Amino acid sequence: MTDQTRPPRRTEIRQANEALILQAAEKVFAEAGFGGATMQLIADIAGLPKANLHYYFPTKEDLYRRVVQTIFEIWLHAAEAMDDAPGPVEGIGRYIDAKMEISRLHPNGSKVWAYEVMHGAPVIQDYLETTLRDWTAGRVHLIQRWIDEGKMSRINPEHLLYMLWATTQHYADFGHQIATLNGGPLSDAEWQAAKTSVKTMILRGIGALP
Amino acid sequence: MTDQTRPPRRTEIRQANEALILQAAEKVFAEAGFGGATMQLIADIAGLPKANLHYYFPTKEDLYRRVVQTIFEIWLHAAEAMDDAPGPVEGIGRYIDAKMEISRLHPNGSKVWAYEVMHGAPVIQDYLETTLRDWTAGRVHLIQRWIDEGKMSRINPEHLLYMLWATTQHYADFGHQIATLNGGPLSDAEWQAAKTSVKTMILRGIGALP
DNA sequence: TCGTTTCCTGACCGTATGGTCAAGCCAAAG
DNA sequence: CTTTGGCTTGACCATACGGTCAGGAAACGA
Repeated sequence: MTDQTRPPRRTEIRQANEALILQAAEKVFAEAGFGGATMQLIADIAGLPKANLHYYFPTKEDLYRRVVQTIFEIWLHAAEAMDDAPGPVEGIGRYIDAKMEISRLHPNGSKVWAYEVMHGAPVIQDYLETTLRDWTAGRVHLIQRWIDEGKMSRINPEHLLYMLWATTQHYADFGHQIATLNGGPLSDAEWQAAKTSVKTMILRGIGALP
Repeated sequence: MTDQTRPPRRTEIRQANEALILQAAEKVFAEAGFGGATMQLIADIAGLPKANLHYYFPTKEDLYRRVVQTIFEIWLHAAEAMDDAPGPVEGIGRYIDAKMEISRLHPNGSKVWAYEVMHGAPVIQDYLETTLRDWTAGRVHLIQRWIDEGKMSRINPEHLLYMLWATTQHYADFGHQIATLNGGPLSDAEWQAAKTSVKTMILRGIGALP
């Protein structure tokens, strides 16, 4: 609809191949971790020769960094769901919905992030100290305001955030364990039930629901 | 008190060295994952030659399996805190205390477990399908009984368990992220506050507290 | 003391991995 | 058509890794 006769053909090839590689890399890094992942396997899944990966991403670490950044940006974007909400029921409710949806749609990205943080955040430590810290401070402030306005109980905002992250991401990171106990992957209806359960327990837990 | 200057006995040597190796292995596996961990590094940290590791643990996978089993047993043991409790406030409250304490004392073990499950539980799948499944069924039953007795709200017991696991283990697995946001590792007082926050939010969330 | 079993370890090996490179390919600009 | 410059790739390399092994040291039982 935008470009009729295409902008330079070159950039299209580049974009397509980078996307192909990043998709394969996310999967392999999630399933094997950084150390266990091999460029050869990523190349096979992407359907490209290994040497071609190194043309687009000079080193394994460059590729890994891009994968981690991608999921981080997705989360940051989802976090906007919390803003301009009249109170915790809408704000936190929407945030839970958004994070649960990400866990369902991007479980591999979530796992790569978990892997990265668990191992001391060697490549995204600066993000934690700048972007994430600022974002957190802002939401703590927002939650504190809701508390002061009597819209929820006097709980510790930081620990509420940790609980939100932990619970929603658990459905991605520990999806295998859940599937095993559930006798198979969660169905659409079960995902819906999970969302409702989480929202009910948390919103009631912070005194935002009767 | 027992042996004053006696040279170590056979079994003592074995136990001491295995403990040394397991301790180093837990740390290295937690920090690098299975694929990223090297036997050489584990040997260095344990203060033994690499060949010696292979004497006690024939393969890297044998060693890894032992580490995973160890943390699993610690968790199972802690789960007993939930039994023979008169109601959810005591039972779940004690369980949260126990799991939080484990996150504080054995963060590396928790990370190795997370790593294992995240990657599809290649070595402990049978545990998930037997021991863990049985344990879960028993607690679901227990929680259901509390619900039927009117001691808590009609929430979904499975999702409550997931939330308990997610939240408590988050303090170990994502400890680095929490420390970064907190401006340093949690102090004893902060750990205490975390426990209280988690218990308050969850117990109120399931209608076991006013 | 002597023989046996367990423990210890430096040196070694086959393999697999991340990364390189030079030669070729192919769209597009002149 | 010719040239340019980004793209493609098979072959190759140095390294590091898991694992082996033979031979010696130490602990033990008789």
